[in-house]
Amino acid sequence: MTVVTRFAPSPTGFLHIGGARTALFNWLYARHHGGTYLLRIEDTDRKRSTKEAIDAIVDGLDWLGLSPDGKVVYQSANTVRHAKIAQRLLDAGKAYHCYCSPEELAAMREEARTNGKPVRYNGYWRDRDPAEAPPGVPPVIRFRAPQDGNTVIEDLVQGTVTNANKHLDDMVILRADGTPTYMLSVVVDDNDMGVTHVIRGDDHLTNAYRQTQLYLALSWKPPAFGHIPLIHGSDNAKLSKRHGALGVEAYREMGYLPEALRNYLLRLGWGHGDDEIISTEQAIQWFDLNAVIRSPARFDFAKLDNLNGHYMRQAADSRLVELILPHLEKTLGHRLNEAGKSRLERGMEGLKERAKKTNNLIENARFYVINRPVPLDKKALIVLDSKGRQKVADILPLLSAAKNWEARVLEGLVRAYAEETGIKLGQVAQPLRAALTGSKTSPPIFEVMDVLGREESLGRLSDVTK
RNA sequence: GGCCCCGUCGUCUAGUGGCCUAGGACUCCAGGUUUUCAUCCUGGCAACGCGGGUUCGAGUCCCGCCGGGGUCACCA
Repeated sequence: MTVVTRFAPSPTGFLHIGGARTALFNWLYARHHGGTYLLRIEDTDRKRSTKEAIDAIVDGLDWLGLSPDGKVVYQSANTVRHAKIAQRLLDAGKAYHCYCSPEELAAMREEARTNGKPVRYNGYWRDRDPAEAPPGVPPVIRFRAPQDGNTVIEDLVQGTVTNANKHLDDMVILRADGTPTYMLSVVVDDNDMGVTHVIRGDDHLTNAYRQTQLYLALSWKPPAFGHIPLIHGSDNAKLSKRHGALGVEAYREMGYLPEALRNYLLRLGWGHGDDEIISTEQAIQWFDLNAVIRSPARFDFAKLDNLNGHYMRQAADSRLVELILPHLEKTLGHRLNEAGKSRLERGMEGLKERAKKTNNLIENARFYVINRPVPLDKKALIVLDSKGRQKVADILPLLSAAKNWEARVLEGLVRAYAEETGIKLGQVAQPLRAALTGSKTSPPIFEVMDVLGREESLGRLSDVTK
């Protein structure tokens, strides 16, 4: 049997971090088994579905490298088929019309709640003669669920989970306006798409019972289920915006690399021994549902940052330049010429080691591409007091006389100077750094001079001696 | 409230009855390398929710309690 998985978000919001992980697990599972991974947009609720949300989901998936294998399926395109299936159930006596008004239903729930009874539809129309139907009330179609016995799910993550059928009520499968509800459409679509493995959030576990009943009523083979635990915030509550339930595009904007986010998400709720840094190839090879942790995990930015730092150091310099270029040009207010880009690329090795996110990179790279005179920040100003400026002035002629403008040569010159005058290297390096970069921290100062080039370096140094 | 699920360092996790004096990673702290910062290296703090069983032996199995979460729509 060929494995077919699917990621099925409802386009009512952006692709949030939990959804991204669900997509990842579906993708990984399909890849591991040499199967297919599909995307279905659950837009049966047209009122709440938006084009923007659909785009955000597709783009987010794309960015993460989790694009679907086939064409995107829109659930709303299948409503006729859904209604047909509902009719089939009705004809077979496995569903029935219910004429209860929303108000009646609300009252029913309210009463159950106040009496401390389970909140369920009471089956009022289940066995009632349709002839008693109130005139002019369009009915909904409810599924005639089995009332005895148990529904058992062999969940690939949760193990065997059982629920007594008496706990489940007769759900609405077709609304009064003829549109299908979620419960019906997922079953029909998953069946029609040949989905063999439904991997989704834990919050769907209770739905799985009802969906299984539906499959059985239709004489279809239910898929295998795998319900993965939800991601929680740092206070252990359901993930909300303030703990990182942001759209993946927000992570992108914050300066995270897709491979870092993927690695982080993979390790959140899944483990393979002591392995932490896991490549996509290895993940595909190792991933399976039985190693998914059954308890919810908390989202932790500190670990994501650490992982991101790792992948940044690993990333190609040219790619990083491409990534930060648009942002850099925006803060600069003008386009960068080739010389500027080349400086960035040559300086990137030293730059990327000092940044946790590409956002830090943008700030830290700025000094390489700004025009003289370099603005000095507060700390740089302190370093460049009269004494500091004097040091720069003292070294300036030495540097100007350098035969080759290379880091190693420059370092040799300055070290010799420090030794002769009996001062520590740091005491002269810091004023140079402040003058060259406008800041107290930067990549190694001789590397900076090398990248900046003779003319620019000398210019920046002489700027502070005036 | 009914039903379902979960419970190892602050966080992510390893652990499937003896290899556990509970391991790794992140964070934090202390050192070291270093021209700054960062990287890197060394070391340290830190956990089996509680109570009963079962067993020669329990983090690992069973029961109870406590705690946490999910779900109960003509939303998905």
